[in-house]
Amino acid sequence: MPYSAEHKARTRERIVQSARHLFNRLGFEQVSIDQIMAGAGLTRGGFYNHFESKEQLYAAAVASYETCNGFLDRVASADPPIRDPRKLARMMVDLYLSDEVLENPDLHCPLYALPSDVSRAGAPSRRAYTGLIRSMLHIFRSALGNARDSEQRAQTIVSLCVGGMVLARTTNDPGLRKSLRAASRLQALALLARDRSSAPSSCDR
Amino acid sequence: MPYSAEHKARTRERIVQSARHLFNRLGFEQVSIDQIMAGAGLTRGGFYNHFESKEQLYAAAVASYETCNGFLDRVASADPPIRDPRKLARMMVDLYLSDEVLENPDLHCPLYALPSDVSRAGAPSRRAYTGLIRSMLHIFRSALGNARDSEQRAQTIVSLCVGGMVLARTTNDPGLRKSLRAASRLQALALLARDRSSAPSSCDR
DNA sequence: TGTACATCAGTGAACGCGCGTTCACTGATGTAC
DNA sequence: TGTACATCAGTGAACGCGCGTTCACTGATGTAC
Repeated sequence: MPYSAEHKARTRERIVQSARHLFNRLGFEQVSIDQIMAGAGLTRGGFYNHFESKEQLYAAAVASYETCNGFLDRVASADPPIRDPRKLARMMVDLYLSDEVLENPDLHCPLYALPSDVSRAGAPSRRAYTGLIRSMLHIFRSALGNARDSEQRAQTIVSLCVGGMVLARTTNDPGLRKSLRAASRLQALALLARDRSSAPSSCDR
Repeated sequence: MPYSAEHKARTRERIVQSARHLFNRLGFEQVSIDQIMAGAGLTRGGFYNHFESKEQLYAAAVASYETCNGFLDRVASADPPIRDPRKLARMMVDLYLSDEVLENPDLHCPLYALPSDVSRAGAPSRRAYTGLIRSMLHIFRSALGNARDSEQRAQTIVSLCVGGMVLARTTNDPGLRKSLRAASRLQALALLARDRSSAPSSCDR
């Protein structure tokens, strides 16, 4: 049995990482298998030793964000470690809507980088994307405790984060690129800060 | 001068409409010029009598939503006509996040239908997309009067509308498809309903 | 009014390129003896 | 320990298809006389 199983697994992982970066930046159609393999230091032909099709790799690339150096790892690995879930959620919002993340979609979250691609893709890709939504919801729900409406607030925050980034990334007006994210950020932080037990309707009339 | 200028203009308009429907549903790459021309009742070859390239048509298709039977026309053409800009804005939110719009992206707004496509497209397409953002902002700003923070609130509402739809369209979980939009809708309506003169921070602490 | 003509919107075949996928191969590695 | 071997990860040429674009053409229409 030449080449260890780990060798193959590591190669596969390199391909997935290369794919995620390229897909996030350029989209499914615009990236060729050649480019992906080159990004992993390999050549075209070997691809089908690891994946059945480009579409299958796409789903794997979207899913890979859960376990790679995403926000969670990054925020969670702060020193000293952050234990308070509300503080963690606030940092998450700040980071998600930051300039750095906007400018480097390849390194970051597929949720804002390729929604319209995925919406036309097959079931596995959409399932992977849904998994990412759930992870993000989970972070905010934890921060909101078990208030009656914490699920609803978490969903609102996710919509704000993704909506703000998607719009900022698409427009070419520098002012809007900034202010759309700033507005989303303020509202998201407000939703996190509001007293845990109060329903939003109590304030919103 | 055979064929009137209006004849050519009408044909061009048919091509743009066909393109917008197909692009919204399937994305830039997935739609061929053949399909677009067939959708307009024409054949491939004539395309270049009207447009210089597929990319140029794309920008025209995105821009066309401003002047076609979009939300504005639809809401504004209610009988009796709606004069109150706040009521109009509320209807806009309801309509934007509705099931009907989610299920028929070809008929509706490019903002939620093809953000990641446009974010990788050329300047004309991004300019057209930015124009749509501005129209939508305008509707909400009008509803919010000249409160100090009405621009910021309008931007938050647009993020919520687009974010909620983008996520709903991409996930394949029926529960999330409903609840993400419901949550966005509630928050957007809350932002519209809040007293015009009160800053959000007064409530959000 | 009727007819010949010029224009150009629209047709459909053809070109050329890129890319996903296949395939015969090569050569690095672990194993059996 | 050393050597022959089997395996299979990785290579790169080739295939085939689809699509954006071009081009020579056709024929419907408005105009000049």
